Amino acid sequence: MKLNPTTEQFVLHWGEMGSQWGVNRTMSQIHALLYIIGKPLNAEEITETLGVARSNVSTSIKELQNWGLVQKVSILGDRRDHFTTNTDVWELARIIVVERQRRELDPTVQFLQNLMDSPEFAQENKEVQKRIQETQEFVFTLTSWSTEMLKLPTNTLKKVLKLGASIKKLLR
Amino acid sequence: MKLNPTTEQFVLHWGEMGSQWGVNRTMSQIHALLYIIGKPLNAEEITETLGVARSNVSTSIKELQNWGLVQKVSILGDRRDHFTTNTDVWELARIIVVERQRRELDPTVQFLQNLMDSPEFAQENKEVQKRIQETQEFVFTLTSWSTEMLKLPTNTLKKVLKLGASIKKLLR
DNA sequence: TATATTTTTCAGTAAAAACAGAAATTATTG
DNA sequence: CAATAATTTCTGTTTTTACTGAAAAATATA
Repeated sequence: MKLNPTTEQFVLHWGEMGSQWGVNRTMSQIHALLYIIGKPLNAEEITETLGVARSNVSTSIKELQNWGLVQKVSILGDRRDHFTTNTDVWELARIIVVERQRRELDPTVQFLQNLMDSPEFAQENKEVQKRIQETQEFVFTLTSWSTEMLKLPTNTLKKVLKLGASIKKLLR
Repeated sequence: MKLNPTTEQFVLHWGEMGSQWGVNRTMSQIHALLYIIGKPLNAEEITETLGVARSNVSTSIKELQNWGLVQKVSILGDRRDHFTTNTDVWELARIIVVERQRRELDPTVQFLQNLMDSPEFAQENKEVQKRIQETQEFVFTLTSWSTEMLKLPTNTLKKVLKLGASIKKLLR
């Protein structure tokens, strides 16, 4: 499957974006491909389109499935696995946020809490204690907030974001 | 300079966090160190404390300065450069958000706009066109929103975040 | 149940990123 | 303006991560 210039550009750009955010290129590219094509592809098609090894595709897809970003689907009369992703960019964003939170932010909140609970903590400089506590509060506030926000339906979420700073007027 | 267990743990954890988000470990560690110590350190002190090469510190600090996260300060009677970072975690978060936006998100919005403006775009499948446009709108909405939000003073920002999903009630 | 097809695993390799150490440069002091 | 101290640059090395290709495993077909 040969990509048009536009889709190819899109996939390549998304791959680079991924790298900047700690996601490996092949994974990002596969996801971008499934997203932009918008229909299920089998591993062989992905392999050929992206020009990477079949095994690389297998591993990356598995990882994308762990992230909840890609699903296996069956096609009648074809025994090969096919894969899709949600084509709604807002839904994808939700998944990514939830997942990064679960994997990285929640454990960090816990880690900082443990630091504060440990006996050595009391021996630290007061200023240091304060900063650790503020950091914990910060990450906690952030995750609580995003958890709450993600409960909103997409349309409401869009409205809230469009409000931007004028949200301030609504306070008190 | 030998770190207490608590500070050491903090610095190490922050270093790993960085890696997960595409920031190299030494850079994150140096920043965490300056943040948690809360007073200016010279390059030599950082080198010894973290157990990395002097040259590595030099390069990483330069990069942290490019990010606007670390500043050079002078100490009376000491010719060596000293470095500090803001000790307010909210201010740090602002800087990081602004900078990632400037470096990564703004260029992506522009990139997607260019895709849409190019002559090849019209030849694409309508669904593909739609997804590219929606992606562009999504990233644009996100950056516009964060730009707006970052104009708010920290206290207001905290209040807004604490509202969480109950913000919905304020709509209309 | 043997055969073919598809997928996964895994050991080895390649590429990329991070880092160290030496040399060069710049700045400061007596 | 030498001598010293501090910093930066840069090349080569190490470490890490990404990736390939072959073999094994799993799954489906006849």
